[in-house]
Amino acid sequence: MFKEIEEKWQRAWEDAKIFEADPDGRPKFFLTIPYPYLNGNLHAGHTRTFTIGDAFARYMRMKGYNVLFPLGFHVTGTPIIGLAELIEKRDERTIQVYTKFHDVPLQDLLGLTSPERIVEYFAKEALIALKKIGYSIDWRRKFTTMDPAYQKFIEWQYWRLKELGLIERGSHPVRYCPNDQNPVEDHDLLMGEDASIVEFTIIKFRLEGSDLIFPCATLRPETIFGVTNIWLKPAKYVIARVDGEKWIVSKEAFEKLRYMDRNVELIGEVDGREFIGKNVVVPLVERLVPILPAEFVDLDNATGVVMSVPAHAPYDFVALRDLGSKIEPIVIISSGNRDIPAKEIVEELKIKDQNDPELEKATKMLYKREYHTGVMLENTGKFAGMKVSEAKDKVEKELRDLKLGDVFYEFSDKPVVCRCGSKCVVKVVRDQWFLRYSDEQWKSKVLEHLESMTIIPDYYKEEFRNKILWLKDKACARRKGLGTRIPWDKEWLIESLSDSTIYMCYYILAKFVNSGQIKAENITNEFLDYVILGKGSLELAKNSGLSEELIERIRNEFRYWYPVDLRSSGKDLVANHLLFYLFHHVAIFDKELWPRAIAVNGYVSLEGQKMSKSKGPLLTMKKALELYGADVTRLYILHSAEYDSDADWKSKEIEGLAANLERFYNLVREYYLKEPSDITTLDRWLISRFNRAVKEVRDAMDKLQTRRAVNFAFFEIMNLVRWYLRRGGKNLSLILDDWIKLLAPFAPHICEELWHLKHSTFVSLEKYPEFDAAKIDEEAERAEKYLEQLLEDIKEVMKFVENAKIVYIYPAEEWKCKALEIANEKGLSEAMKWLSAQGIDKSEISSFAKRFKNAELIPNERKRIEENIEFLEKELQVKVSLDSSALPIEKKRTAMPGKPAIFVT
RNA sequence: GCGGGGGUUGCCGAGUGGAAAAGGCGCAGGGCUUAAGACCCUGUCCCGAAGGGGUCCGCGGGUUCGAAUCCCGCCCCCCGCACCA
Repeated sequence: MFKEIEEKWQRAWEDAKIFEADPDGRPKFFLTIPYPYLNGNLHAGHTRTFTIGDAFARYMRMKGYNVLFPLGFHVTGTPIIGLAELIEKRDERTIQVYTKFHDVPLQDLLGLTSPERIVEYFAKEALIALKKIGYSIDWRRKFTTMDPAYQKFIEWQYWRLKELGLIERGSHPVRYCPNDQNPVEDHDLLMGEDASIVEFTIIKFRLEGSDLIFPCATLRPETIFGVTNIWLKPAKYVIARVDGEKWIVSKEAFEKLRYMDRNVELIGEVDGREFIGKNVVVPLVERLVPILPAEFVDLDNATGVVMSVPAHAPYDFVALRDLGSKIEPIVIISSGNRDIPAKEIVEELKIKDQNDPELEKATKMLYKREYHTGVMLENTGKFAGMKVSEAKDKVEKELRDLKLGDVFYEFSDKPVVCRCGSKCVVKVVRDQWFLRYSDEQWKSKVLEHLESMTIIPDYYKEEFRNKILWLKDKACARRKGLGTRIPWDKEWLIESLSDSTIYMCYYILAKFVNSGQIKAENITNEFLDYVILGKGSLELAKNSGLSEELIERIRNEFRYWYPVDLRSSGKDLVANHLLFYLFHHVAIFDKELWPRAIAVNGYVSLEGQKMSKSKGPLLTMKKALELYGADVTRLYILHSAEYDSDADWKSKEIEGLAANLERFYNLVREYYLKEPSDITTLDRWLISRFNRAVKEVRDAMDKLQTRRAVNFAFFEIMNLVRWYLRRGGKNLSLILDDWIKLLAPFAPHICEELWHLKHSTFVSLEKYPEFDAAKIDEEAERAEKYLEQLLEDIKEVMKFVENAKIVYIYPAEEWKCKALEIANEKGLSEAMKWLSAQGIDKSEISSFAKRFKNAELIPNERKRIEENIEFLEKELQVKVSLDSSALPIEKKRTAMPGKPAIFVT
C-alpha cells in the first residue's frame, strides 16, 4: 500500500503551494467541475467526475498551461433540511443508510440535527476525502453556497437577470399536500411516485337557455367537432361559482379547483339526473347536443363531466351502444380507417360494455394512432387538413382565447399519497418567479453559441440542441429550504439549481473573500458590475469600500481567468444545470466570456447495482481511499469505462489493478537508477514503441478519453516492458523518466515518489512527454515483430510433435530474397523470368510463386536468428539449430523471406 | 410517445470496408516456490500429427472482389422528459 507515500506528497504539494494558481505569463486554462451537494459523503460518482477533472487539470498543467482548478460546496435547497429533520426524528431508515453506506459513525450522525451541523460535518468530511485523493485543487478558493459573500453574489446575479427582463411572475402547478400545506417531493410520497401532472383541457358547454356551464374535461380538444352528446354520471354533482361562472362539476372536482388558484365558491348540490335529456351548446361548432347518463364517468377524474365523441373515443361509442341510442357518430379524423374508428377497434377487441377493462387499451391504441397519423377531415372548418398533433394545440388555443376553454390539472396515476397519509392534490402556485427560458431570443443566442462550443462527446451537442429547444420557463423560487432570498421579494428563496448557474466566476472572488481582503458587505452590485462585467465605473465600484488597487486587481484576475475553458460534469446534469449554465452565461456576459467547452461523463454503478444516496448501496470516496489508496482508486475509475459510458465498480477488478500498480512501482525502483549501457536493436524497439504510446496517450487525453489514455500509458507500456525484459533488455531506464511523467496525471503520488529517486523537482510540474517522430524506428520494430512471429510459428509447429528435441530453422535462400525484391519492384512475371535465367528448378519456382504474397524482406535474416538462438532456446526449452542438412527438401522449399522453414524432430 | 445512446467472442469492453477481432477480468495448464499468494509464460469459438482450415460481432435482407464496420427493414436494452439535487 502506498498510503505513506501519498500523504507525504500531498503534504509536499500543499507546502510548496504548487496548485495555487494566480495569473502569470503562461496561457491559462480554467477547468471546473460541479460543486458537490452536501447531504451526504462524496461517493464513487463524484470520484469519477472529479478524477477525470483532476487528471485533465494535471495533464494541462504539464502541457504548460496555468491551470485553475477550484472547488466549492453546494448546500442550498431542501434535501439538507429534510435530512436534518429525519435525523432529529431518529428515522430508522435514514440512520441505517447513513451509518451503513455513508460511513458516518452513529454518534456523529445523531448530532446532525440541524442543517448547519450537516453542512459543517459533510464539508469537513468532503475536504478530507478530496485532499486524500490528491486532487490538484486550489483550495484557497473554497466556499459554500450559504456564505454571506456568495449570497451577495447571487443577489447581484438575480438583479442582473431582472434588469434584463428574464425573470417574471407567473403561476404553475405543483404536487401538494393539503394536510402539510407544502409541495411534496418524490421521496415524501407513500404512493404515486410515477404520477405526473396532466393538463386536461376544459371545454365549456353551456346549458341551452341557461347560464349553467358544463365544463367537459378532455385530453383531445380537437375532437370537439365530433361531439354528439355529453356524459354525466347519474350521481350527485355540485354547482359552483368559478371565476364568476356557474359550473356543474363533481364534488371531488370542486375540491381540486380550490387549489388551482381560482375564485371558487360552492353554491349548492344538485343531482346529475336532473339534467339528463336536456341540451347543451357545443362551443365553436354551435350545435345542440343532449346530456346523457354514463356509468363509466369517473367523478374523481378532472371535472367529472365528459364530452362524447363516439367516432373516436371507444368509451363513448360503447356507452351509446349500451344505451341503445340512435345517435350517429361523427367521424372527423382520418387515419387510414374505413369505418368508424372507435367502432372498428371496439369490434376488433370484442368489447362487451362500458365496464370492460379492455376499453382502456382500446382508447390508448386509437389515441396514439390518430395523434401520430391522423388528419382532420373537411367537417372541422379551418382545421381541415391539419395533422391531429397540430390541430390539438390550435383548437385548444382558440378555445382559450375565446374563453370557451380552460385548464384542469390532474395526476396521471392515482392515488398520490403523502407520507403523512393524506391524498395529494395539484396546487397552482401563484406569484411564483420564473426564469423565462422559453424566450425565443434567449434560446437562439444559446443555440448559436452552442455551435461554436466543444462538446465532449460530440453527440451530446445534438442532445443539448434538443434540450435547449425543449426548455420551458422555470420556477426559480421556493418557500422552503436553504438559500439566498430573491432580493426584491424576500418571501421567496432562490431555488437551488437556479443559484448555481454562473458561480464559476465566484471562484475568482472567493480567494479574496477567504483571505479577508473582501467582506460580504463590500460586495455591492456596483462592485460586481465593474469587476465581472466591466460595466459601470471604478468610481461606483469604490462605494463598496474597497481600494482602487484591490478592485483593479480583482478585475484583472477575472479578465485573466474567464471564460471557463472546460466544464467537466456527469451526464445527470445535462438537462438541468449545464443548460442553465449556458443560458445564464449567455444572458449576463459578453460573448467572449461564454463557456468554451463542456464534457459529460457517465454514471458509476456498484457491482452491477445502481447507487443511491438515500437508499444505498453507495461506495463513499472515503471508503474507497481507505481500502485502496488514492492512486489505485484514481487509476481504476479512470480506466473502468470510457468517459461517456457508464462504469461499474467491481472490487475484484480494482484489487487486480492494485497489484499491477505495485508491480510498476517495483519495476521502476529496480531499473530507474541503472545507467543505460550499449543501445541495441531491442532498445530502439522499446523507445520506438514507447513513443507511439505517448502519441496515443496525448491524443486520448486531448479528447478526455481517460480509459484509452490509461490503457496506453499503463497497460500497453507494461506489456512492452514485459516483452522487453523477456527478451533480455537491460536498459529500461531509457524510458522511465518519460513513463513516470506519462502516468503522473493518473497516479500522481507514486509517480512523484519515483521521480524523486532521481530528481528534486515535482513531476506534477514537469513537461508532459511529447511524441518524437525521430524516435520511431521501423526497422527495429520489424525485427522484433519478426522474432515474435517466428517464436509463435515454432510453437505452433511444436504442438504437433511429441517430445521435440531439436528445432531447425531454415531461412529462405538468397535467390528467393533477390526474386522477391524483383517481384516487389517490377512484378511477379519479371521475377519469374529472372528465376528461369538463373537456372532454378521449375518446381522450386512454382512453389515460390505460390507463397511470395506472404513474404517480407527482413534485413540480415539469418544473422537475426543467429543472434537470438539463445533466446529462442530459453523460450522453447529445446535445442535450436540453423543446420540445413537435417531438413527434407520439400520442407526447405516452404522457406520464404521473413518466414523461414521450420522443422522439428 | 418524443429525444439521445447502445446491442462484439465466458464477462467488461476496443474496433466504422480487408486480423478469430486491442486491452482488462475470469477460467485452465505450465514455470517459480517447502507451500499458498504474487510474479512470469501458454491456452481459452470449432476442427487439424506441421506454422493450416472453418465459423463468428442482436435478427433478416441488400451493396461490395471483400462488412462487426455502408444501406433497408425488424427486435431488444439503457438514459432524460424538469422545477428535484
